[in-house]
Amino acid sequence: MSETESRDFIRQIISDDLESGKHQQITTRFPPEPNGYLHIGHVMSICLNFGVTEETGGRTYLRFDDTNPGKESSEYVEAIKRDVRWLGFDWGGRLTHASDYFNKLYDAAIKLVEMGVAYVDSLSAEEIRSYRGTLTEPGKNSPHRDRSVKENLDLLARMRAGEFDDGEMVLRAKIDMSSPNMNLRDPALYRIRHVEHQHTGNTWCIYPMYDFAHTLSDAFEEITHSLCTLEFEDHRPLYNWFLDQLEPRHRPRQIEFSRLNLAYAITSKRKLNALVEEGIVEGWDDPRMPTIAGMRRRGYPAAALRDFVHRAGVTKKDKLIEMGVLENSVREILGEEAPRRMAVLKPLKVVLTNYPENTVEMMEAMNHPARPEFGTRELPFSRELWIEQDDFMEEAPRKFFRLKPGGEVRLRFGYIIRCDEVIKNDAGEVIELRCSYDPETRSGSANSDRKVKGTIHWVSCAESIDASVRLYDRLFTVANPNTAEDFHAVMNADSLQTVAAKLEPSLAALENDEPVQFERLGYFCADSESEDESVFNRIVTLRDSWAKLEKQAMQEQE
RNA sequence: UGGGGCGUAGCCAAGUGGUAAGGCAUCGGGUUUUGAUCCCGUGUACCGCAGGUUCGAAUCCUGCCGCCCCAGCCA
Repeated sequence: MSETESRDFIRQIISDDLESGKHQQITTRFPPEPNGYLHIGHVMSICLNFGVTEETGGRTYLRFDDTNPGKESSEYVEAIKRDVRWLGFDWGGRLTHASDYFNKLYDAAIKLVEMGVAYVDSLSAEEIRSYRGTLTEPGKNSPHRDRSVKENLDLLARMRAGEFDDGEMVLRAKIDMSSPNMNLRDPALYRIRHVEHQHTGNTWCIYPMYDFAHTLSDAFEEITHSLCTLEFEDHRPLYNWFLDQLEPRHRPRQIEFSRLNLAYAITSKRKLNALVEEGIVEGWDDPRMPTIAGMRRRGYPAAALRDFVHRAGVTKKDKLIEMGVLENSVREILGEEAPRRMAVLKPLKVVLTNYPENTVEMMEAMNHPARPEFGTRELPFSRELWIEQDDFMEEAPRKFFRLKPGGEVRLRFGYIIRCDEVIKNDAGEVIELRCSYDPETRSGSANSDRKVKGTIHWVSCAESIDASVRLYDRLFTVANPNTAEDFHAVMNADSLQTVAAKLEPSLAALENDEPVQFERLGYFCADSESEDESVFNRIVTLRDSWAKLEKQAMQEQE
C-alpha cells in the first residue's frame, strides 16, 4: 500500500491499537464453515484477515467453524484449504477447528451452569420459539429457567452421555427474555445431535452453537481483532456477554464490515449449492460460478481477485459492485502477463487465389507487443486461411474497417489482402471469400509499411488445430439476483456458448495454468477439468469499442 | 410500530470543522500491423432531506426520510 493511500476503518483501528501499545502484535482468523465452497465474498474476508497481519507482521489462523455436523464435510475442508492457498495466503501452522476446542468449550459451559447463568431447557424447539416473543413483544421465561445448578449439571452431563434424543434438551444462556436484542433472549448454547462429525467422529453427541464456540475460540487463539460481516453486529452484545461472564485470559474485539456483493452473481452458499444440486451448472467449480474454484478454473488470476477486493474497499455500507470492476482487474493482470496467440472462433474460409499452392511460409509473430522479452514464434501461412466471420461484412457501414467486397485489410503478421469474390451457399450464406494478396506487403519486409485501415487475425487451414471453446456470460439477467424472489426466474439461459474454433499450432502445447490472449478476442485458458486437451475457456473478452459503436447504432435505429 | 447498522457522481470510495482525492464506467482526442494496450482530456456530487451551532459544516447538534440486518436447537 502506498503512503498516500488511505486506510480503511479497520486498518485504522489496528494501527491505533499498535501505536497505543494495546497490542504488540495482531492476530486474526478466517473462520469458514466447511459446508460449501468459498466465493467472491469470502475473498474479501480472506484478503482482509490475512492482509492486515501480513502488513503488520502478525498472524492469522485458518479456523474451520465446524460446529454443525451433518452440513459439513471434509470435502469442503480440503476445497477451502486449496482455495486459500491458491489465493496466495499462508496460515503456517495455524490451521485449527472450533471442534479442537470441544473439551474446553464443554468445561466453559459447565462453568456457566455453575455460575447460574446457563440452564438446561426441556422445551421443544417450537415451544422455545413461541416463548421467544417477537421483534416488538418481549418473550417469556421458560418454566425450566430456574432449575437448580445441581439439576442443570446433572442434565447437561446426561445430554453429553447420550441419554436424550435430538431436540429433547438444550443448554441455554440465562440472559434476558425481554431484551430488544433477540440474540440475548436466552440463546441456545448446546444442542443434541446424534450424528458423526467430520473432524471429531462420534466422540460427541452435543454440539456448541456458533456464538458460544466462536467467541471462545477467538479467546483461546488470542485473536486481537475478530473481523466479521455486518449481520453479526447484533451478536456483538452476546459475544461480549460470554467474555464478561467467563473472563478468559485474552479478550478479543469483534469488528464488523459489510459484505461484498457482485452484480449479476449470487453469493449465498445455499443458492450456490442449489445451482450445483439441480445440475444448472457443472459443479462448484463451473467457470460461471462466483466461487474461488470456479474463477480459478475460468482462468481469473489470483492477483486479479486480490486487486479487485482491494478496489472495492472495506466499509460498513452495503455494496453491489459492477462486474466491470472485476473484469478490469482481470484484464489488467492478463494484459501484462498473457502471451498473445492467434485463434479463430467462428471460422470463415479465405482462399488467396494468387498465392502458390502447396506452399507454407513461416511468419514471425511477437508474443507480446509491449514485452520483447516474451520472444517471438513462427506462424504457418498458406493459400487457405481461416478468418473470423465477424471480420467480413458484405454490406459494411462506413466505419467498418475490416474486410468487405473490394476492400483491403491487413492480416496480422502477414500480408495485405483484397476481397475479390464472395462465395455463398444455396441459403445465401457466405461460406468462402476469394482474395488476392499483395506480395510486397509481407509483415516486417522493407515495403510492408503500406497503411490499411484494419488488421485482422487468421489461422492457416492445413496447420490449424481444432478446439472447442466455451464462451461464458453472466449467470443471471438481473443485477441483484440475491434479492430475487426465485433466482430460477432470473437465470441467463445463454450463459454458456460453445464454438468449434481453429487455433494456431503452438496452442497444442499450452499448459493448463497458462492464460493466453487470443488476439482481438480476449483471454483464454485450457480447461483444467477436461480430459480432451482441446477445450478452452474464455476468461474475459477484450474491451471492444467497435461492439460499443454497433450497440449505439442499433439503439439509434430503434 | 422493538433493537442494530448504513446513506459522498452510474458503481465503489477518500474525507475526522476551513471550503469535495482516487478507481471503475461514460464521453472526447492522440499513438497503434490487436477497433486491445498506452497517453491526454472530460463530472454543476443541492455530500439523503430540513433545521440549528459556528466567521466557516460532508464533517458537530436536533428532527425527519430511505435502505439493510435480527424472532434457527444455522453460521
